[in-house]
Amino acid sequence: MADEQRGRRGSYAKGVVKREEILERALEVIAREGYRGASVKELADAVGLSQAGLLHYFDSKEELFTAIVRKRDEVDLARFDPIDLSAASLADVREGYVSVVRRNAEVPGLVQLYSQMAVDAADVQHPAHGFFIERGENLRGMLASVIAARSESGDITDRIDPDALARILQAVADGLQVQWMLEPDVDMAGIVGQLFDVLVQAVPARTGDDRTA
Amino acid sequence: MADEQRGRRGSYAKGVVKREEILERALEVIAREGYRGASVKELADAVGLSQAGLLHYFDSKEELFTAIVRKRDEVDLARFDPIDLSAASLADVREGYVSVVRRNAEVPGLVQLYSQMAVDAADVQHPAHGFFIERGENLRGMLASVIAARSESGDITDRIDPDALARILQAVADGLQVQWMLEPDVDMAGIVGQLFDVLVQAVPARTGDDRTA
DNA sequence: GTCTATATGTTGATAGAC
DNA sequence: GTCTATCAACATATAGAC
Repeated sequence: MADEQRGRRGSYAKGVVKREEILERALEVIAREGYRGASVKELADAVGLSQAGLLHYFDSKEELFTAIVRKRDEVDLARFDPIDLSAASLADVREGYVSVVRRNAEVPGLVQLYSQMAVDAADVQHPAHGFFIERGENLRGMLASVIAARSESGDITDRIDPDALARILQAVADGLQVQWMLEPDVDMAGIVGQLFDVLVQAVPARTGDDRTA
Repeated sequence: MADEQRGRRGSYAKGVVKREEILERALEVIAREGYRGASVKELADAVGLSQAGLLHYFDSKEELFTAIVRKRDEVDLARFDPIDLSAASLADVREGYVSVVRRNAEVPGLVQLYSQMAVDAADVQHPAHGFFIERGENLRGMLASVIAARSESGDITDRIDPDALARILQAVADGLQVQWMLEPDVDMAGIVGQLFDVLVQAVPARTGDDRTA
């Protein structure tokens, strides 16, 4: 795990620290100013380095952006770290799912970066290929484990197997992002909330309004 | 409508015909050999023209690829032309939806092209921006109109409004494509079929096996 | 209408000074 | 570790011959 996060060079001490700083800064900038297939130079300017200076820490442009996406996930996951999945209620899962989507609507640039990278990473040669596969597996694994447990107790529809259900929840979130990039008025969180309530037969009391605005 | 399909130059007679020929040929090649952000030259070679010769028919690379995506839709829609939407049963809609997804699994290159373009077209400046907005509206309009009619008669869940439901069906299809590009084993048609059956409360007799393989 | 040739621009990557 | 300078490798778009 740690190995994958190191570049060829910045493997020790200060190098690693600086690297992380760069990635954090890059995420801020992209979140704020958007990402449209930015060049290394553009990003370098944004984080306060020359193009060569930035590439000192990464082997290539693709590796650089792969590291950024990785870092994004790392940051996002840290927010959910405290949650114990095995003890999570369905309402917890619902709230987690919806809140992630809601939060995405606040960082257009990151949504754009993610969508772009996800498509590019379809190429087996792309450095982020393996990452996106693993990421999907982890994401769906979290969903499916909770779903499967509740499914046995009859809380959840048994007309879709947990794996397919997890794929659907992932797909809806991803697909709505594309619709939302095209039309920012789309209420992603509200829609995924509705879907969750229908797929999960037992309707829990709504904890609040899902909508962003 | 016709205007949008004409380039600056090839506006008349033979030019238009040749243009359409180019687009059809491009679709074949992309469907067969894939698309990875291909350059104009690559496509030109594939369709048997020089780069300049190809750009003779289109104002720019972006316009060219926008025309290709447009053409793809045109071809696809023609296959469903005979269907009268106002008379369509729920089973018809289900079958149409599932079969489109099933067919996509046979043309990886086109899926890749579509996904890539959809992300790029998020940019308001992109020539395909308006096209993708319209396309989404049309697609969801078809779904929503049938759904709304059935919803009143109680065939469909009323816990999701027709618009949201249509967005969900669109999003799942798009999102699954990304998963499928990453992992070609994903059974897109099977999954969307299951989803449809759950969202539409009255389970129609399955007309057959949705799976591709 | 199609080609060859080329203008013009950008990119990612590297070499080498400091 | 970071910069400046430079490179080769494309890309798209256009000019002009045929």
